[in-house]
Amino acid sequence: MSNKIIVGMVEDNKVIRENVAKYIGFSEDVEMTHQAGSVESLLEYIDVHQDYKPHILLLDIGLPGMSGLEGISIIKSKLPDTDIVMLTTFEEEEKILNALCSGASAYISKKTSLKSILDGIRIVYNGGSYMSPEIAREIFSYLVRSNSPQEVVNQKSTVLTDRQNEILEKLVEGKPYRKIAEDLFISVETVRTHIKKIYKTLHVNNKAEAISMYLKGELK
Amino acid sequence: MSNKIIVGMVEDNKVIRENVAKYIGFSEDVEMTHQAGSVESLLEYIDVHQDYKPHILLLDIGLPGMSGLEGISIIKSKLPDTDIVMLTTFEEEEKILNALCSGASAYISKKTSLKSILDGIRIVYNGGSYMSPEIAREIFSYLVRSNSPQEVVNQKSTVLTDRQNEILEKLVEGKPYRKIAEDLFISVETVRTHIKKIYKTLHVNNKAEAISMYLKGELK
DNA sequence: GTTATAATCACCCTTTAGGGTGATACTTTT
DNA sequence: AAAAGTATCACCCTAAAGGGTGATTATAAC
Repeated sequence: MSNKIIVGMVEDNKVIRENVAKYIGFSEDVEMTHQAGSVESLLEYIDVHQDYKPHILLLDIGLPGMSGLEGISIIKSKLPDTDIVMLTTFEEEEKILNALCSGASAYISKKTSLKSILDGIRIVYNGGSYMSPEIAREIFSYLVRSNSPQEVVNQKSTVLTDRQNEILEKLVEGKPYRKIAEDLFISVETVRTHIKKIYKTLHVNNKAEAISMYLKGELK
Repeated sequence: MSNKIIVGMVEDNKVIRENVAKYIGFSEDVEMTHQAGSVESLLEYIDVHQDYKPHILLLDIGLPGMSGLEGISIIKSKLPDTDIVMLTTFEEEEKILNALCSGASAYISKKTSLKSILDGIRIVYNGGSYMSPEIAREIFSYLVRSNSPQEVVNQKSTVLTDRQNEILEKLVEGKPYRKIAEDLFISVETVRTHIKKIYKTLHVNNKAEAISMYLKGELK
């Protein structure tokens, strides 16, 4: 019954570290067993203590030396069963998305209350994921930008001209040059000319790569 | 000073509707001015009351007649300044993503407490977005799947075979059949055979469409 | 033990795509 | 007025892609 949730923490800021540790100490179901000031020192600790397998690892994103972000995959390889919860004051979406893609299970802003950190830990331990509302906002804006098929996208490309984008969109739809030409009331040759320029601008050599760039949202 | 947050609600379940309305009634900064049981009746109400412009509209996803999801874009066109907060008991990710892409600002599970609904309203009103943790979990799993370039993707497609996926991935990378054949140590003819089957399975006729399906995450 | 599916390969053919070069007309910028 | 950029079109050529049919082998399912 009384199996506590074992939590580790990597955070260079001593004040935050001690506050979080102290707060967690008040709870009955969560226990902080080890704290490190850097990814490097955590890895060292893992090597020495082969039996160290925390359920959850709180990981700061902005660490001296190896950043928490860079550390995720390495830590994950050493502690495959440990869920990583990122802690951060920087809520830039690039970093968040990287963390998500690297396998972090949660993302909690240090700006939120200590209680929400504890809540996040419990949720992750029970198989869930947690996002503080501030983070949710970032994810939202990302999703709306990259995942909207039609109208929502009103931000035109800065690299391609309007006409080029128009043609690229039809390329993505799988239309052959002939059909694109018909749609736009221009000659197939002109379509070809546009596409050649698109490829040069995007530094690609074929449809597939152009489509990938387009759909991966690498064009803004 | 005392400008209340005006909230509307579309929800067919009378019990939920009344409970939420009652709870919101207790708060000082939020006011529920109108409730509808369907998107249709809301649209009717909007037509009659041209000055009806709630700050926030709580919208159920599972409505009789037009679903909340289908209603988002229509409502958005009538009430462009209103932020839509989806309410739902079904937390399927497809629906969530559709809502996000259609312009909903928040997504709150009805399973969560009434207080969290109120919290969500306040957050959205202040320009943020809100996601309840249950929803966050779904978004996470989606992001990890669709946005991870390498290893993280371990869940294989159910529609395509492993080999077919392997080939499709190389197609997405823009490799010609010849190169794919070399990579996999098989003949170009075999590559062609695989691709023909992929197209049949996906009901597409060319690379572009297949790549689009792949990158849009329509394959699971 | 037959049926079904997946993976492999081959040959037929047509359509589509891509790379190079060059030209005209219009607009914007300098 | 000259330069730069965009959109339009043409002709050269080769490479790549796509559709159809048919076949072999191994493995999995019934």
